[in-house]
Amino acid sequence: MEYRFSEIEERVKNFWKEKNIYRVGNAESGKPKFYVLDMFPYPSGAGLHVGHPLGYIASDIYARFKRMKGFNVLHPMGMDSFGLPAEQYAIQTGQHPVITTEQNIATFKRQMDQLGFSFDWTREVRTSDPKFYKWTQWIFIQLFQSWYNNSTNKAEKIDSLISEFEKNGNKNISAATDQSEIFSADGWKSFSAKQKSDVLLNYRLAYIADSWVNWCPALGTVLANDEVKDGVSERGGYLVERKLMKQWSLRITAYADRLLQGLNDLEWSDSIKEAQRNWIGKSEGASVKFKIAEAHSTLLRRGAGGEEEKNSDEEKSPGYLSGDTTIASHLLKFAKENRRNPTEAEEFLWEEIRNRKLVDKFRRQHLIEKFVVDFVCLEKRLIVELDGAHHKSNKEYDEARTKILSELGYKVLRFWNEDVLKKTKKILDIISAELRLRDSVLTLNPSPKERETDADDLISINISIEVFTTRPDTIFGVTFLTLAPEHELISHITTDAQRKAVEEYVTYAKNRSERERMTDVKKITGVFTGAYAVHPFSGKQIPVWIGEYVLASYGTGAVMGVPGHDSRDYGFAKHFNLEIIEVVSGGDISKEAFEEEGVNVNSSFLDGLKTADAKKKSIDEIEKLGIGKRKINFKQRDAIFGRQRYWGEPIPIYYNEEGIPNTVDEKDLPVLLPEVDKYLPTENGEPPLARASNWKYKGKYNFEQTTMPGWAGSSWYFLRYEDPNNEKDFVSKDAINYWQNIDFYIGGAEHSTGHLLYFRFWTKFLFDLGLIPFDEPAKRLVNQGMIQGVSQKICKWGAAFVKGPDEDLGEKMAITNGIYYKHGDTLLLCQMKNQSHIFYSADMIALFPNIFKINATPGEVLFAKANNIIPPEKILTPSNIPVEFINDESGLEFKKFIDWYKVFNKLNANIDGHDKKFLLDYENTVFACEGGYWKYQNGEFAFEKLAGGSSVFKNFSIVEKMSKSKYNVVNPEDMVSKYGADCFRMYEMFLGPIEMSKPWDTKGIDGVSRFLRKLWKLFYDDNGNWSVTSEAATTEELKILHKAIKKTEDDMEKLSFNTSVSSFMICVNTLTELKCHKAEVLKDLLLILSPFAPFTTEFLWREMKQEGSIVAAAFPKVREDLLVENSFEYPVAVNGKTKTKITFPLDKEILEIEKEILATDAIQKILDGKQPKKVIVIKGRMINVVV
RNA sequence: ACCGGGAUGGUGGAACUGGUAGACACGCAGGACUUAAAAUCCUGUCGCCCGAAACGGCGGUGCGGGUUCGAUUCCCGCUUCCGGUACCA
Repeated sequence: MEYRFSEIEERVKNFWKEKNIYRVGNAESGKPKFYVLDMFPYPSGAGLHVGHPLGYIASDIYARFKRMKGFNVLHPMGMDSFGLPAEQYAIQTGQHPVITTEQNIATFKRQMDQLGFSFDWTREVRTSDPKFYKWTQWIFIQLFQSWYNNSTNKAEKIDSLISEFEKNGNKNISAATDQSEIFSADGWKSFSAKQKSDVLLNYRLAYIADSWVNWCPALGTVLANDEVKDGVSERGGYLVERKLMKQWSLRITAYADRLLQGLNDLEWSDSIKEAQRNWIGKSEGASVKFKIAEAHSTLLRRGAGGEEEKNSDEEKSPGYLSGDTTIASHLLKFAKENRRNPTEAEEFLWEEIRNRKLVDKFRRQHLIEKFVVDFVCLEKRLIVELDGAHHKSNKEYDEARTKILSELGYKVLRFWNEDVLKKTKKILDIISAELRLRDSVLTLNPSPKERETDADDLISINISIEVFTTRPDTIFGVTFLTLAPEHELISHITTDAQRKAVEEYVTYAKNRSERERMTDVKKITGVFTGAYAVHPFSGKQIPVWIGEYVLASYGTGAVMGVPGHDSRDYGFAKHFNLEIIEVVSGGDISKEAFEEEGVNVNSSFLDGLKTADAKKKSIDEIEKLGIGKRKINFKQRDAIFGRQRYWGEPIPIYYNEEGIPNTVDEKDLPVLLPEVDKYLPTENGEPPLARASNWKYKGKYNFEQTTMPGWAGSSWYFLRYEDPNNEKDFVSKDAINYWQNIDFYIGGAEHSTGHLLYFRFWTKFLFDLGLIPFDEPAKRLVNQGMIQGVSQKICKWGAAFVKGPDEDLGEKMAITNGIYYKHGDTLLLCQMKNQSHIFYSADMIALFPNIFKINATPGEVLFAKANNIIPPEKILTPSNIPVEFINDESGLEFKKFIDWYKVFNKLNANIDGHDKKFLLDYENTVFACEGGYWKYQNGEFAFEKLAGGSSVFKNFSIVEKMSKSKYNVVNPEDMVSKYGADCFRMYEMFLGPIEMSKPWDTKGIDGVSRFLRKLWKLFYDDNGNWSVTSEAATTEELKILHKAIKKTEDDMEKLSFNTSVSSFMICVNTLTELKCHKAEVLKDLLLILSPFAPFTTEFLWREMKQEGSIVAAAFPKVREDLLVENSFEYPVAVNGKTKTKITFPLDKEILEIEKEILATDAIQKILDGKQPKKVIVIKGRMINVVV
C-alpha cells in the first residue's frame, strides 16, 4: 500500500483502544516504576496551539522509551480547569463555567489524542472536579490545623501547640509566627475563645489576617504581586489599587530556608534554581536603630480622653495596632501615665458592646495614628468618642481631631457621657446603623496631613529609625540615613524649613510610575528632611535623607548610607555632596564604592579586623547596646490564598456565632461551589459567593466567601494521578509508596517562581505530617522553550516618517527600540519599545491637525515626548491582525480584512487588552500603508494618497508569544491533517533542542515528511507491494543499524531529540542506498523509531506480523561488538591546521605512528626539510605536527 | 541595574570531557524522468583566491585580547539578543 497516514492513524488508534494499551497498573506489574509528568494545561477556549505539544511530545517520547526499557511508566494528563478566563466568559455570557470548561476539555483531549500521546486517561485529574477539590480542601484544613515548629524544623499539628500553651504559655515556643508578645499558661487560660482563636491564627500555616493587597475593581479580585504589571492587571490591563482586606494566607515563609536548601539536590536547570533563590532572597545581616537627635523629635499632642486600660488590646497584641508603630509604645506609656478612672459612661458602653449587642468588633482605648480614641471598629473604620463636661470647653481641638481622623477614612461619632447612660438603646442603634452603612473593605487614604499644634498640649517623644543592613561591619562608614518616600516617620521628623521640599518630593515620588523608574534607573533623586540622627558609636550627627532608591516594602524601608562601600549610597552621596568615609581598605573610594571584603580602618574597635570578623564583632556590640540584633531577611512574603472569585475551590471554613473561623468537618467535604445568579462580585464588593442564597453550613453558619487561587490544585495534583479514584484518602499509602515522586517533569519556565515554589512547599508540608515519604515533588525538571508565533501587524493612526536632518538618529532608534519599515529613504516608524518617544513627520502632523494640535514646517522632524503632545490613547500603536489576511505577494488583503473587522468588532466588544480599543472604534481608525492612509469616510474605507505614494498596504511581521489575542495561533490539527501526526511529532522535535525558544516555522517540515515516506519505501516498493525479506543482514547493515540504536539511546537521556531524528535520517538514507529490505534490520529500526512515530511504526509492526503492540516491546540491545572499529582515519594537522588524513590500526603504537607520519610524502612536502619540534599523537583522535 | 541562557552558512540547527567546524534538514542552483506540472531521483551549495581538476592556498563559529601543540568549547574585557527579577540595603 501507499503511505496514507490518516488511514494508518485511524487503524492504529482503534487497535490501541481495543487493547487498552496505555492502561497503567501499580506495583503488581512487578516492574520498577518511572513517573513522567507534563505540567497540565489550562483548557482555554482557543484549544491547543503548536506550542503546547512541544513538551508533551518530548515527555511522550521519553515515557515510551522508558517503557521499552522495562519500566512501569506513569505518564498521565489532566486539566488545570479552574481559572479566570472561564469565569470572565461566564460573566459576559451568563453560561456556567462548568459548561465552558467541559467543552474546552473535550477539545483539548481530542487534539491530544490525535497526536498519539500515551496518556492513561483513566487517571485523568481535573482541579475543578469536586472529587478532586475535596482533597485540595482537605489539605487546606491540614494547613489550618498545623503550625511550624522552628525547633524541630517541621510543621506539627496545632494540638501540640495548644497543649504547650496550657502548660507553659508560649515562652518556650520557637515558631514561624506573627505573635510577638509572650503570655503565660494562666494568661492563655484566661483568654476568651475569640482571643484564643486570634492567637492561634498567628501560628497556623493557613491563617487570616488583614493585609495590603492589590485590588482590581474591574476584575473584582485580588491579584498576586506577580500578576500586576506596571500598576495594572497582567490579564486585561485593568487598574489595580492598594487596599486593606482580610485575607487568607499561607505561611510559606516558614519554609523559606528549606525551599532554599532543597534546591541543592535537585536535577533542575540552573536558571530555575537561581530564579527561586533570588525569589526567596535570603540575606543575613543586622537590624540597627538610629536615634533621632532630640531637637528633631516631634512634639505630639496627647489624645483627648485617652485612658489606658490595663487589659486593653494594645498591650496584649501589638499586631492589632493601627497607629504609628514606632511611636506607639511611647504614646501608650504616655497614655498610662495620664490615666484617669474610666467614666461610668465608658464602662457602660463597653459592657454593652462586649455583650455583643453590636456585631462588629470594637477595640477600646485604641491608638489611631497619633491619637488614642475611646472606641474603634477597625474593620469599618468607625470611631466612637465619649465626651465629658470638660470637653465642652475644647471644641476647636475636638473638631481638628475629628477632621484628621476623617481624612484617614474614619467616621467619628461623638456622644455625651450623660446620653450614653440615659439613651443607651438609641445610641446603640445609631452605632449599628452607621456600621451597616460602612463598607468593610476600605481604600487607603493619603497620608495624614499635619495639623497645627498647640504648645500647651505637646509632649516630646524619642523617635528612632530602624535600618536593615547586610554589612554591619561598615557601621563607622555611615554618613547619612535614607528613608523610602513612603516611610511613616517622615512627617514626624521633617523640620519646618524642609517641610515644603519634602512634601514636594514625596508627591513627586508617589507619582512616579514603575515605567518611569525603569527607564531612568541612573537618575538620582532625594531630599533632606532637615533632621539628624545620632550615630550609636561615634555620637556624630548624621543627616536623614529621603530617596526613591530605597524601597518601602523591603527590610525596614530605611537604609544606613555607607557611601564608601555601597554603590547606590555612593551615587547618592556624590550627587548630594555628602561625606564619604573609607572604613574597609582595599579599594579606591575616590573613584567608586568598594563593595568587596577587606580589612577595617577608621572604625574604632573594628580596626584591623577582616570583614567576616568585623561583622560578628559589630553585631555583638550592637546587641550589647540594645539597639539592634542579628537578623535574616527574606524577600519572599507569605502567599495570599483567598481570591474574590467564583471559579475556584471554596475555602472549607465557616464562622461560628462569635465570628471565629472553623474548619468544615472532614465528613462534610467537599464544600461544593454554590449556584449564583451572576458571577460578579456583589455591589458592596463582596465576592461572588456572597450571592449564593441559603448557603449555610449546618444550616446556620456562614461559609468563607473567597475561593482558592489558581495554584491551589496544581500544588498537589501530581499525587492524585497515583491514585485518582480514591474516595477515602487523597492518595493511598500503597500507591504513594510505589510511585513516589516525579522522576521527570516538564513544563514552561514561566512557572519558575509561582507553581514550582508552591508545589515544593505543599510537598514539604505533606512530608512533615508524615503523609508522603518524600519532601521534593520532582527529581528532574526540564523547561521546554516557547514556540513563538509570527504575528502580522499594521499601524493604526498612521505611522511616523523620520527624515533627515539626522538620519542616523532615526534609523538607530527605530532599529533598536521599535518596529519599523523603510519606504524609500524614509523610515516609517511604528512603535518605540519604551513608548517614551515617538517620531512624527510634519506631513503627518499636517494630515491630522485634530490629533496633534501643533504647527510644523513640512520636512521638519519632530522628536516628541509622546504624552506631552498627544493624549495617550491616541498614541500610534501597531495592532495584530489575523495571519490569514496576509497574502505573500500583495501584503494585506485590505477589503477582506475590513469586512472581517467590522463583523468581529460587533461580536467582540468585550475583548481584553489594548486591542479592545483598536477594535471598537474602526470608524475613527486610520490605517497606514505605503504612501498613504486608509480612512473611514461615508460608510467605507477609502484611500487617501500622500505625495507619490502607492496604495499597496504594507504589513510587517514580528515574532512573539503565540496567543489568541494576537491572532497568530497555529493549530496543530491543521498540521496533522496535512502531514500526519507522526510527521508533526518528529518535526517539532527536529526543530532544535527542546529548551530553546523558537518561532514556529513550517519551512522544514517537508524534510521530515520525505523521511517518513523513505522509511515506508523500505517496506513497500514503488508499486505498493510488501518488499520485506527474511534474508540475513550483512555486517555493514547491522553496523548502520546499531550505530543508530546507540545514538538514540544516548540522546534519550540527554533529551537531544533533534539529533536522534537526524540519526534516523542517516540510517534510513544509508539503508535505502544499500537497498536493504531485511526484516532483521527493519524490525529494530521500527523499535527505535516508535517513541517518535508511534502510528507508522505500530502499523508496520503489525504488518510484519510481530507479537503484540510495539508499545509494549523491548528496546533493542546495542551490539557493541559491531561498533568497535579496529582502525581510525587520523586527521593530520601541522601547527593545528588539518592537512591530510591517514588511516592507522587503532592498536598501533604511538611511536610507530609518529615515525610513519613523518615519513609520508604529504608531511615531508609541508615540512620542506625543516625539523618538526614535536609530534603529538592522541590515540583514536588526531595527530598534530608542531614545526 | 542584577541574575540566567544565547550569538555558528541564505535558514533551522550539529560538533562527546579542548582534537577533522558546518552533521541532518530546509532553501537555492543545475540536471534526470514527464507533453507539462507535482512527486521522485542525481549533482552542487561557508566565503575569497588559483586552477582543467585536486584529497590546492587563505580566511572563517558576535567583537578585542589571553592560555594551549591545538579553542565554537577554557579565561579576561566588550557588543547584542532572549527570558526572569525589579533599585533587596
